[in-house]
Amino acid sequence: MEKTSTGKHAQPGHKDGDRTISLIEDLYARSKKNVLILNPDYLDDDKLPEGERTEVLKEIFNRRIRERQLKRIAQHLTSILDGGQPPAALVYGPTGSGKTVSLLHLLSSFQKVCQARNVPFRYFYVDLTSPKTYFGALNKVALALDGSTRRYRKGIPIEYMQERIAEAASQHPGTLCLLIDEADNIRPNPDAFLTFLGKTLPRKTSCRLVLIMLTNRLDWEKALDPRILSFLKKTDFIFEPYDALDLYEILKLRVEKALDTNKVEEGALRKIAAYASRETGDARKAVELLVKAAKVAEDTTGRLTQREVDTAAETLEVDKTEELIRALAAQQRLVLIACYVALRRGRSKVSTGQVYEVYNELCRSQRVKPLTERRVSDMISFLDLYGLINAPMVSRGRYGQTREIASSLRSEIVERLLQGVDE
DNA sequence: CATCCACAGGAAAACGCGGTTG
DNA sequence: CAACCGCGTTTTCCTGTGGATG
Repeated sequence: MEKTSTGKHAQPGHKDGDRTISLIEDLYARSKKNVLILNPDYLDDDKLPEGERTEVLKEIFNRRIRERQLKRIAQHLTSILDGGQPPAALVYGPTGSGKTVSLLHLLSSFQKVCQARNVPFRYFYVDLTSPKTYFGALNKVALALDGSTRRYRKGIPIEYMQERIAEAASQHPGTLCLLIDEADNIRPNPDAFLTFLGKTLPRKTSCRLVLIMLTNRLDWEKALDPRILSFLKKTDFIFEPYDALDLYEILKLRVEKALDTNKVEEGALRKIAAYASRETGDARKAVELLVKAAKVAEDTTGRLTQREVDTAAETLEVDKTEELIRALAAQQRLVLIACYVALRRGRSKVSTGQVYEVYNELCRSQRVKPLTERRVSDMISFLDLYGLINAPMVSRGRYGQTREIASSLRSEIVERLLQGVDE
């Protein structure tokens, strides 16, 4: 076997088959030229090794993002250094506002400070994003505390679990901090879990316990038993969503780490930040958009400009609506299809009655029991609400009042929606 | 001005379905 | 196992609506 993939360009017209070889070389060279993502790991938090991750975090916080919140929480914790015990903390903030990240960063820094001053302090992270039951939550806590990976089997009495947790907690001298992510995620009886953490556990264990709970629901504490609130004696912290400036900084850092910086225009970043802050202020969403835009750029010009951002935002939009459509109930989708079939046949506007006729036909051809016009009319207003159609009410005087249903989707989506539907 | 179209949308009854009880 | 219940969905029935039309 001869090695053909040298770094140099193959000279054309060398041997038979060189055409193909040079074609491949050519394509390869071109894709090399457009390469923009140098280090994809930095665009995906899960893929980053632990050490790198904390490095990145440090840099983020060095840029004075979330400084106010960090300061407040740090202040809240300082009494630990004097051997005090701060009350439980409740941290509110929407998804992607950096609650978890900030707290992890802060606690690890705090731990270092404690180490330097010989104050015994440890923290544990309990992630309740997935599990839901009281038992599952206890399990997570137990796992975090005793460090092993084994799951406690089901069927073990809950008292035993509590016993184990208390035991493990007692192993740690000094202050023990539990960081509970998505603390509102316990389904049947969140009260029991919190009662245990806030009331039972501190009594059973020798160490001082500090609870920090994260949630994205502002009304969470209203759903709680007031008695729990009283013995938690909690302090509130609020993380408001990132604004465009914060997002811009975060994005810039990512770009420096992951992309070829001189192929990225500043305006593009500003645009992404603006998009994301207008939508939700979710940093993850912003990075997601950045990744998408970078990929678009790689496939086309190799530069990341505002245009690439726009197309990326567009495709993201399309993905979102298609996902929405896929998630619709069967009947709702039928009505939606009926709307667009009717629109295709008739003019740019159709009435409820027309849609209902088409819908009936569709039902007959698909052997589905049709619903009443009343119901369909409700669904039309539902679809309107979700922006899948445009259906304002108009009065046509003598000819009654109806909804004037018009399209509000891109033709490509409609095309895909109507695939497999005849006429 | 009254009329009347072609629906909207409220209210209540009926249905369907999983879960519980005697 | 039937009877019953709770709850969301669907049907039935109904009243209301705004302006072109006669």
